[in-house]
Amino acid sequence: MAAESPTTTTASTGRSGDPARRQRADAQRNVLALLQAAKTVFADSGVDAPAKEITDLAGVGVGTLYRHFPRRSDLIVAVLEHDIDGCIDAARELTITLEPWDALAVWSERYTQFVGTKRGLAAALHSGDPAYDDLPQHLLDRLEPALHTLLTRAVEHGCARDDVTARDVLTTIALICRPVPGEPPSFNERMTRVFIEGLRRVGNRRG
Amino acid sequence: MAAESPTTTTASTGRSGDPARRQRADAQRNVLALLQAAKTVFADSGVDAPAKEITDLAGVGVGTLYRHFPRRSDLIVAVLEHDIDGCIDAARELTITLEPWDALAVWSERYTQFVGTKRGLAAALHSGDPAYDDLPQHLLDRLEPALHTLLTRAVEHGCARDDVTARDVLTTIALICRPVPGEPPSFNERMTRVFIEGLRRVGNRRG
DNA sequence: TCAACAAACGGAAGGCCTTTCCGGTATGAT
DNA sequence: ATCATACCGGAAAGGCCTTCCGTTTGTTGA
Repeated sequence: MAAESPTTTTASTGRSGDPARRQRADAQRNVLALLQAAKTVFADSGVDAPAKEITDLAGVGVGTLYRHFPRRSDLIVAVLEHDIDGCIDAARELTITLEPWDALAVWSERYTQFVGTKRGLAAALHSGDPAYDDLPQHLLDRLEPALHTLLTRAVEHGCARDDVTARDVLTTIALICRPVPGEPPSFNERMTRVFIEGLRRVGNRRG
Repeated sequence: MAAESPTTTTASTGRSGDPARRQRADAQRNVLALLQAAKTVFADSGVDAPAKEITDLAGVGVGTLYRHFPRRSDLIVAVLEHDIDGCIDAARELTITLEPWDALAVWSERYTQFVGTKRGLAAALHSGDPAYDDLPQHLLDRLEPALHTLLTRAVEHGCARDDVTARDVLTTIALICRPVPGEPPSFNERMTRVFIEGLRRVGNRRG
């Protein structure tokens, strides 16, 4: 949301072909360097790594980082954009290739991997730190429609309970995917699977 | 004097196990004041409230806080001790008053309330901040036996899956119970219920 | 080509918080 | 009453985030 201020200097659209106002060449270079550096640092130290670590790697000053990405969440969103698209595409594909329940389960697994793989992302999603405020909203906005399709289909086929929304599921998986000290990532994946299992509406009408 | 039983809830300097030396009166007073203040502040601003907020309310200096409770987790543990005991007692009671599955479900609900009610506790449990490192371990150590009893019984009666441990459940509920901006606490409770439902071995398929 | 104007740079400064340290003080034993 | 010391309290140090502004650099039009 905050990343969508086209007229101002905020946001970091690396997209070419914005005729109205062109970004200066050095600015473009720096934004790119920052994104690259952030990607590396995020993978290495988590999304809550000190800002200086990123700017040092990118070879720019902190001021430059803050001008292009006023909030930490802007930077994270920009770095993750590609992966988010991947998740959305996967949902579209699974909808047409798998049975309703399986599609739902498999996509959940994929989303779990996405959240779990990005070190510290799950933590940031619910940190309460204002710097990350926009993050959950953005992810939810983009991914909710994708899951909604899968979930609705499963509900209509009677294989998933109908009192849980796509938003509920996305949020909860993000919660479960927080890394736990002393537990491997597989722990989070296992527990997510248990949660998804809890969504299932089995054949038994009784009870 | 000699009758003064182990009121050594001090948990602070008492670690060394030096019972010969008694704590000075002013120290006892301060520890008490700090606990009281912490309880208030935790409820008000969460367990990650600035230290100064607590010391101001207690009317002591920061140094005093850090001497008695070197880590934030020491303070939290001391404040929560009573509630933890309550959870343990509840498990013992439910074991003998309810059916296996119901006991498990009801206790989970209780634990959910415990974690969810303490503002910021769930967050602290998996924050990664070294200040809270001991917290999960301590809670797990104390609560795991309680849940283990309930869970084992449910598994033996064939109404819960056997590939999830008590530790798994405690950890995951703590994860799910993190407050989500924009969602009421009931959200976390609902999602925990879904998760617990995922533990169920449906159909009572024996064997 | 060159000047002039912004856009963009970079890091120093200020703010908030945690944690340590130590001179001074209150306490309790003798 | 005196003394040794456990304890107090806040100043100081260190880390990180964020803002601010003098300076540099790219771009544009003549």
